[in-house]
Amino acid sequence: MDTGVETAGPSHFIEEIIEKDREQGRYGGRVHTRFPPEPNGYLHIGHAKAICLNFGLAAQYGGKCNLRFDDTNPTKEEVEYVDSIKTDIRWLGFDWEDREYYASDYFGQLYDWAEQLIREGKAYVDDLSAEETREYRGTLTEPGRESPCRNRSVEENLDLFRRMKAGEFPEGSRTLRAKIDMASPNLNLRDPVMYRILRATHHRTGDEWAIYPTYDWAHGQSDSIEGVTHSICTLEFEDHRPLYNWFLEALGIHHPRQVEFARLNLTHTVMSKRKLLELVRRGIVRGWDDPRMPTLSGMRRRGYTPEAIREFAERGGVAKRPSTADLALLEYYLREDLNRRAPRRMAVLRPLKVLLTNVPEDHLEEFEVPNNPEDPEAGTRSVPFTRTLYIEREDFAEVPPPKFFRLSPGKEARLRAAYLITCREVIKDPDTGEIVEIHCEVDPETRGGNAPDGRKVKATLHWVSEAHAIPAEVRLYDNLFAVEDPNEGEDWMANLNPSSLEILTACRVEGSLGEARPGERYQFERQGYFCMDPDSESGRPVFNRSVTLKDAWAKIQKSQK
RNA sequence: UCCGGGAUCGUCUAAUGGCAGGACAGCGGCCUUUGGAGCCGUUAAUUGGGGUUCGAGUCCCUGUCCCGGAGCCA
Repeated sequence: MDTGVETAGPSHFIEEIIEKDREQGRYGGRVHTRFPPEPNGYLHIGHAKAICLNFGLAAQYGGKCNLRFDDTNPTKEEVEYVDSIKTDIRWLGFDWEDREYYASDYFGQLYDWAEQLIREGKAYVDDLSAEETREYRGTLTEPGRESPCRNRSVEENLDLFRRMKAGEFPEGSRTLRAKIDMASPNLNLRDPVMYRILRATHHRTGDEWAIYPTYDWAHGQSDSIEGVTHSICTLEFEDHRPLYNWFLEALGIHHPRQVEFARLNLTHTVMSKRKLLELVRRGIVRGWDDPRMPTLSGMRRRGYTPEAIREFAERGGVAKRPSTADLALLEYYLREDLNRRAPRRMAVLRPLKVLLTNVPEDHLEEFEVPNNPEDPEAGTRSVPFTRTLYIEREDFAEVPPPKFFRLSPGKEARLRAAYLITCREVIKDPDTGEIVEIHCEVDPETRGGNAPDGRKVKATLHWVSEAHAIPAEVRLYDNLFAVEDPNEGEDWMANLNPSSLEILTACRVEGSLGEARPGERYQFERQGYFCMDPDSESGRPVFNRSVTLKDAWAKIQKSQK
């Protein structure tokens, strides 16, 4: 079958399956996928992979991808989640056009099909309680037993089912079950529940329904209604595939192919919605969009770009082997992206005052500094230079450790894009002994940062002019969990990293950052990439550290310990 | 224990009977007005045993280990 779509050949097993289907003319060569989130929580980096896969496959084969909310459980679902999910998918860069669907759109059709199965003797109303149902189901190693209700007449089943729908019975008192095989080694086939009675207000259908379809009964039929060809889901649904197929065959309707792949896990974080919800509810993080969260909204606030996330999701490959990607890989893609496009700025996080003794009190000089050495198109900006500056406290050492080549007494270092300076004096607080200020001498021959005699100065320090700098708050983030796999051990909460957030309130940032807007990303030279937070107020910006720069000095210090 | 999956450098992933390759991480070096970036080099793997074959990560047999499954959750 030639639909005019060219590909470079399959790059993973799902593409292989799709291409084989197309060659055989299955589904008329069509590829139609869907992303089916349940609106019961925020999307996270794991979902990003499913989103990229489903939308990506559709685009690649000239097909479509639907957004379908799997909203069959009104007790857990909320519009807040619907809205956040749509925002996040759009932000990631995908478009479902007018195909925004809800499983709840199909409640009527699903109900009619259920009656059809009842009429054909393939479904029955069961009076067993939840607990009895469990007992009758048997165990992993022993077959189940048939419910006493299993052989009711079609008429009785129809009557009971209609009365379930009419709301005549209390919640949990009856279910509709498919009549399959109580002895099946696959527990999903031991007469799975299709409908349960739930007295809850649904976010879309309100109180119209007293019964709600289960996932198994709703999902495949929804796929079928939408003309989906390849229903891609995660590994835990592998055991459900026979049931997915059973319903579709029993109904004799369009039959999509379910394909399972391994979900993506990340080190140093948790991915289950339940655990993320608990972090939010217990106030361990500030909310779903806390920059330490692996949610897309958290990552967005942290400063992650959609491009970096897509790269991470797509270049990781698609397989069935459960895997956990190293957080370092995600960070690599962010740095790779931001290095190319983030404007550079100077920001002093922990200021140390520097007095330039041979610079006049009223001296003001401007330097043109490139916005991005990687990108000449990014232009330059003007940076003011005066007698009193701030440098980073850690760029000065009264007693330099081995291999430290920054500023120390009698040593020379370069102020980025400005002058070479030599430290002449260290001023300390007489009571505490703390260094409060250092006095340095500028070599006036080195304007721009180069010595006419060609002497080499290894260290280049970032700095800001005291009179021009803006006070700022900077939030430094570290891994939410101290260990690679927080799920190890009996208490995952015990693995939390107690210092995952450090708030710096005395920062001084370059004056040009006064024009920054929330959501904008910058590289603070020599430190990392930062994103302006919505908490910012005029005159007092707040920046989140997205990721550090690679830090060779930190590595040296670590190896010296 | 029953059913369904899975196992390749530390991590992720290629190789579809024909040189086990790439990326990240690590290590070493070059370069550098960001100890950044870039460039170069390098360490490192086929779950065990048996078989088929000129040739096996790939096919067969057998063992081991790991993941998922007993919601009226999805």
